[in-house]
Amino acid sequence: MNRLSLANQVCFPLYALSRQVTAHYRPLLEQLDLTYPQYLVMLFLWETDNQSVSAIGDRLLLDSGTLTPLLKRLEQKGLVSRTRSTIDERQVSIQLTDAGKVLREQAATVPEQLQQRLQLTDQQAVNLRDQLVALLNQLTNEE
Amino acid sequence: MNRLSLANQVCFPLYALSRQVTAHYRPLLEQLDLTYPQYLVMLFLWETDNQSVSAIGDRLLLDSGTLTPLLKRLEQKGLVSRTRSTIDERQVSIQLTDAGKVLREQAATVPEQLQQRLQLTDQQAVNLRDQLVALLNQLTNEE
DNA sequence: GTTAATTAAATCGTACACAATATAATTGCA
DNA sequence: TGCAATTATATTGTGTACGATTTAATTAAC
Repeated sequence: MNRLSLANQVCFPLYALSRQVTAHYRPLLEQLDLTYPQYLVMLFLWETDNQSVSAIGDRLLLDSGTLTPLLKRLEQKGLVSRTRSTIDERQVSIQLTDAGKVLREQAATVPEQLQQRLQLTDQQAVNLRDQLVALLNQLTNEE
Repeated sequence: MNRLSLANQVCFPLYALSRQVTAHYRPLLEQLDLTYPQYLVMLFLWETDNQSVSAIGDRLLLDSGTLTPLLKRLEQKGLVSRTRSTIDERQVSIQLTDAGKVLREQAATVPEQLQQRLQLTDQQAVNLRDQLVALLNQLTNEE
């Protein structure tokens, strides 16, 4: 077996599938005026509002170089506010605005719309997710 | 179950894992002076040299907006040459240079080094790959 | 055989990613 | 207390991604 063959890589289908899934989100998220990474930040904030930039980064595995400009764009859209924490002025606290909270309702149907587009059964989706999460945990917890 | 919860998404672990795997490639590819997408293009060319930009794009699911600048960087590194096809002057033919062919030998150990870093058995790697490929085919062949 | 439609790359603009560095605030310790 | 190390975010530079448009070449229809 040729290990350098594109067909024999794990990395390539992972990379390509990730982009294809993002592409399937695009038309759905366009209606919310969100990009896919912005949507992930909103998902996190809808769960746990009032987080620091680094707390968001820890969860999404993104650094300030990515998040700072992204959060500024969400701020410009009026979905979040960014305020320096008074307890620790190094931290910037990200909070949902009313508009940001309202958007959650518009986003409520996105997951099932996507699952339909991907043609996955609940069981398939859960299986794949668990496998990916396990591998992800393995990679991020090892050091 | 809350379908908008980050933990219940398939998309997020897919996106995060893809970036984490790329991060694990980075130190290995640094020694070849390649980025991860550049490495994928080289993998394709090592298999089938002398391809048009769109043929590369069809395989990697990337468009000319991504590939044109990437290929120009590979050209600057002396790994490929870009020449207008004489048969059809709309096409640009990408060919490995001698240096590009030689690089293949240096890259030969990358796949197993990566598999070690990911701590995957052969069986796990093959299983995951097949699952991802199946889903990828489903998404790209449906239209 | 000319023109309209199509195709292949390139270009432009916006938005990530991420390494490296800078800046400012906080903590820890001698 | 005073200052060195650490921490949190911001900034800069490079390299993807990708939609939209442009340009040039080819094909198709008449």
